[in-house]
Amino acid sequence: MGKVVDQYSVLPVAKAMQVFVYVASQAHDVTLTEVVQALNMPKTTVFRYLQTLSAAGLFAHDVVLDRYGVGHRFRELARIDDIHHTLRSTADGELDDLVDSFRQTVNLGVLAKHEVVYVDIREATRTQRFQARVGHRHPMHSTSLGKAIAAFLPLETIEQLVSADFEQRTYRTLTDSRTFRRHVEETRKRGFAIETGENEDGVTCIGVPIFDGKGYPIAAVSLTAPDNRMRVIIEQAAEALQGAARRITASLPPVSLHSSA
Amino acid sequence: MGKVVDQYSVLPVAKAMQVFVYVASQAHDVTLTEVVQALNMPKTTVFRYLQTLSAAGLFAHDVVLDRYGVGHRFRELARIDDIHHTLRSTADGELDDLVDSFRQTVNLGVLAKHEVVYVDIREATRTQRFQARVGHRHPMHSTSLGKAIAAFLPLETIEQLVSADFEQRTYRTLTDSRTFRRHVEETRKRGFAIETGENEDGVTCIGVPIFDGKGYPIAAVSLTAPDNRMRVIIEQAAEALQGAARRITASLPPVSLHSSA
DNA sequence: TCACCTTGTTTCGTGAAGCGAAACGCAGTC
DNA sequence: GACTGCGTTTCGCTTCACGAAACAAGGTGA
Repeated sequence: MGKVVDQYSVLPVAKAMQVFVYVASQAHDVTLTEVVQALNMPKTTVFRYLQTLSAAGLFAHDVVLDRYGVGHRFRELARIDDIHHTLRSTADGELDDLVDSFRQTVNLGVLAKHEVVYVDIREATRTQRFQARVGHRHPMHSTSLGKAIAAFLPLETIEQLVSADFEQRTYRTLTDSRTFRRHVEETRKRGFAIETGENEDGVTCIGVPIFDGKGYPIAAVSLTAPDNRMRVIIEQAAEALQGAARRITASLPPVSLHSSA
Repeated sequence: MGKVVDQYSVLPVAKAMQVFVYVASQAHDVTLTEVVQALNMPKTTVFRYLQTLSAAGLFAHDVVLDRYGVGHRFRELARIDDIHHTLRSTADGELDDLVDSFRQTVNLGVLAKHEVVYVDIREATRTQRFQARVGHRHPMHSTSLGKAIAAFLPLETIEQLVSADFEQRTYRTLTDSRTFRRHVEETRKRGFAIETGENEDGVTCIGVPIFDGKGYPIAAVSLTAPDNRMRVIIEQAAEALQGAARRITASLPPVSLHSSA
């Protein structure tokens, strides 16, 4: 038994996690006393933890049988993490290959509430000081990642996007919703998104979407290069990105977080 | 926003769960300040929660990048729950059908550390007052559930079973390891286990194993009936149980918790 | 039917320990 | 080389988590 607390552990949380682990490990819904006996904790304490975890939605309290089990919130998190974890794992090798092939910066981003969040960034050279950091959010309309995803979103979601304000990041950033709609249309036909200096001057990105188990675009991979460099590699790069995106898509679990109506 | 605390909630736990949910929802590993800003909590507080959750193995702390993400313990629990949840969901309908067909008590049990834990129990009639309750543990050697599972366990695991003491529950309970081994052998050939008054006098059970995604016997369904009643239905009952077990097995996710060597 | 036992809920006073402001130190960055 | 941002540590206050014990309720058995 390793110690479950360290210098900074807050005890109520650490002990509640013991309860958490115990309950989630059981095949059946458990009673208060069962947990008390299994973990050798005071009844009142366990009672409060169970209540707290149930209130948080991580547990479900069957009031009829007075039994506690894993709740919807936990299952939801488990699904999300399964998708994200698989996404990152598979993408990891693919991104490596892309960097090896093209010696340019390669990104992985996910769709999060009408924005793109950078999840993985591989900078080919130290001198490339542009680019975001992991966890940063960029608008959909000014990145190839965002445009690649947007192109395959349901129409009504796209309409929500264009109704929002378009932040002007460079002088080339799309600020007109008509132009954005046209770009989206072209992207869908072309199969990959192009963004030329709209997010950062002198830099061109191409992006390809990744779909979840239900065909919903949840992420994208992109390759960023100086304008002049991009011109000569764009064909092969797009091809390579599409291959990577296809393989990543194929690896994802057959579930979705979006009600695919 | 529903309230996340109720009368009995312990605040540190409730707030730590907010951190938990936030971090697990992100596609990328997060930094301390990111959580602080997202949840609007004091830095020190979040820091301690992250440490606590990491110490519990639910989170993983990347000390190089100083980022926190979901940990192995969480993924393990998610897998376990996925299996158990699917097991119970699918079994639910199957157990209903079995009770409808035979008007006898039907059980679902899982293997847990060399014992059988009852997960679901359907008593056909109120007068049947024998039987265990959900969460109770019975020995492998005296129940049809246990024998059904044991019959398909790896040989070395079976040897561990027979080396333990065999509790004598009735005068017919197997106490001899040689007899147990023979029963196991017969069960494997027959395809279902029979237990006649070994766990409770006058009662006969038959059981059929359920396998996880890797072919490891993790659970079993059984039907319990008075000796004389069982004699006339055993053939059809075994057939029906095997059908149910097959369908439940097929529904389980393609993963296992047992290192399938 | 009544008494008993088990299990979950509520109360309550104590003091342990969770809290968070602020200071510190360490990297990266311009 | 100063600066900024971020994670860690300290520290004293006071909150609020704790758990014993009493209470309530449901089920069980005589």
